[in-house]
Amino acid sequence: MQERQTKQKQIIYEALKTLDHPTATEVYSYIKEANPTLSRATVFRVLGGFASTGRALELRLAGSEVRYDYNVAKHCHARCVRCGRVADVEIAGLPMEGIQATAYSGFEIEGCAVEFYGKCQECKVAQIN
Amino acid sequence: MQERQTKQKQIIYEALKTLDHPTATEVYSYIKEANPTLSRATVFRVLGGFASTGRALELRLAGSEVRYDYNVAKHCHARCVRCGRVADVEIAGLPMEGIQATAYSGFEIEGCAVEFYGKCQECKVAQIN
DNA sequence: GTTGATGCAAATGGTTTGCATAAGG
DNA sequence: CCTTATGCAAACCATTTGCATCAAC
Repeated sequence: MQERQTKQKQIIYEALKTLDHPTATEVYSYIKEANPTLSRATVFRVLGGFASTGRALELRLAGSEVRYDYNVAKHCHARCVRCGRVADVEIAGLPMEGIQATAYSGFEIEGCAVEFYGKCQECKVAQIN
Repeated sequence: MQERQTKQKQIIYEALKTLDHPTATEVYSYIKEANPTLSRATVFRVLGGFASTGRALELRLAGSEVRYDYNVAKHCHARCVRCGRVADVEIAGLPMEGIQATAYSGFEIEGCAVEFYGKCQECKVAQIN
């Protein structure tokens, strides 16, 4: 049950770093031009594997598809309600631990995810309403 | 384009209040026993409608399915990493506005969602690891 | 009566899986 | 060699959609 290094994993990880919070399908599209035989199923399997081994983050924000983030450090995301793109968010002094400590729900809280939503710069400009 | 009151909407809203952060499929299963002709498509359409008119909240936390919450007041959720159930979370003094104000991303932030994750009481007891 | 809502079934689309083959260690 | 990973295609399953019919108002 040991993990093996494969060419495909390297290619997929490179794509993950190059693209901006991509979906599995976006990774696949990006890759398949230069690697026509690399299969869609492999992209899903490898990205899922990255997520479960902690090599990538799996983002399930609003919107239908799962996105992946090679940056596994604790940080927040903003999602554009118009175009769906996801961006990292700089937070000055978000009291993450304080928040967690005060949460009560009968749950043994392990962590939390914060998602902002709004319009990204392009969509702000592109649309009046 | 005016909204009409229908028997189905009432039934679905009752189910939404009765069930705990249910998925559309859970609502459908719950309902179809007493209302065999109410269709699955209607459940999806009506719940989506509730969400877009602000009568319900659409929760897209980790996990594959969309969940709905009749409680539209601003609050947070905790998701059990083992069984997937979702619970409301009491937060003492979460500085939502402060957090939003300090977020920088080029986005025009409209709001934020906080999702906690961990093990629910039952799963804490049921499992050692 | 008008027209938005529903039921049904078929289509969608992201994601997963079974299985034979390929290739890492 | 032994096993895990891949490729391919088919399967899955939540969700959506087209269309004829039904029922609010």
